[in-house]
Amino acid sequence: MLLLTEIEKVIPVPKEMEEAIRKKFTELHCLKTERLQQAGKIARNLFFIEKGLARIFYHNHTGKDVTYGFYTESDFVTVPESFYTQSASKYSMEMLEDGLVYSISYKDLKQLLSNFPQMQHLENKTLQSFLLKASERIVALQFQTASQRYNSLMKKQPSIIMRAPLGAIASYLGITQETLSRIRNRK
Amino acid sequence: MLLLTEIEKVIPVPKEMEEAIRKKFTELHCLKTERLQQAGKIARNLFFIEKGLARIFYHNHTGKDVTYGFYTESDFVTVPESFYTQSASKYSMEMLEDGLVYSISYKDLKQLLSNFPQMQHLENKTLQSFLLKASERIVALQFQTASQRYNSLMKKQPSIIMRAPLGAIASYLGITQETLSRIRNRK
DNA sequence: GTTTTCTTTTGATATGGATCAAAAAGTGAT
DNA sequence: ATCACTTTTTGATCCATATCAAAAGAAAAC
Repeated sequence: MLLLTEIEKVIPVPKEMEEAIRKKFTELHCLKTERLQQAGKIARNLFFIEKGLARIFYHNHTGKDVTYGFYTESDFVTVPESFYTQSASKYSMEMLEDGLVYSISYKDLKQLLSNFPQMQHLENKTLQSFLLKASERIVALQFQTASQRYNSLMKKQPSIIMRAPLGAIASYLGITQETLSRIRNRK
Repeated sequence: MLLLTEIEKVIPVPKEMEEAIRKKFTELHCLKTERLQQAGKIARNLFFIEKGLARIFYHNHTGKDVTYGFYTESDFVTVPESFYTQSASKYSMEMLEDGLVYSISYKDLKQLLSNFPQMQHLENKTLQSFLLKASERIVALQFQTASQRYNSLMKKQPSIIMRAPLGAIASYLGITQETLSRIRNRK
């Protein structure tokens, strides 16, 4: 179980904690295109991807669908600003492949955290890694060209490029499908 | 003291905690252009801006100076990925005005957090607000035009526009000085 | 006040990427 | 296989923004 392995990387997991985790996280078999989060609704759950690929996206002012991020094996995912404040999300989340994810509700997570305070450390780490990724994106979007960003993505998450549809990747990079297609087919 | 007021917004601050906070946070009178953080060094301190304006910036591959973010009254600031992992920072931080900031070292913060575990909540909240801001930046950089981004900044942090030099604002928005100057002087 | 230095503005030109349109390739259902 | 639908590629044109260069304005130093 990847989930436990990942947690153990951050904090020691005694037997009782392991059991509590197994109890609170629900196994979810998901199909491609399945929505794990709807824009306008509160993000009630934190997910962990055991297998598969998901993306968070939103519709911008012109109605175009823009990918905020991709998430895959070993990633925790949620819409943080919705989940942590339990307020409506501006983003949706969908599976891009069939997969297996573990899900825990906000309430259950809070309970787990109060029963096992060491787990706060995990929450912190997760937030930190969200933030780190976000910072990198900002830096990339600020002053790199489209193809530099494409190349970085290819280095950092090559599987995304193989697995996600071109349109979703393009909007993630801040460019149109057409431009991405052209970038691919030269050099 | 703004620092305490801000903390009280998130958690109750009993007398002993207040005293501990006053003891651990050092008052720092800063001059314009002063560096509170150097790229290449570990971010040893978390700062709270009581008065003044600061920015975090980095030098990109072409050697150009790019503003990552602006921070002003009531803001906590540090280079999170350096501070939380105590590893070398890619970013520098400088004051853009004379000001007053409170500073706490990583070690002292950890100690404060273990003496007053409720403060973990504060750390979490701070991380969340860093993340929220970062998400908004990404969305803006992904698919808004330069002048849309300028207008949003004007709405959200009008004081930045009055107080920061144009070059620093331009790179923050992901555009050149010249373009920003032109955006300003039309419409 | 004059000189030096830094910051902002203005101008001319070049270019990366958007947009619109349509063809080609791929995927799925019947 | 065939038809309908989705995704990707290719082409032509246009525009926002970069780049390079230099003038104008403001702030700091003498």
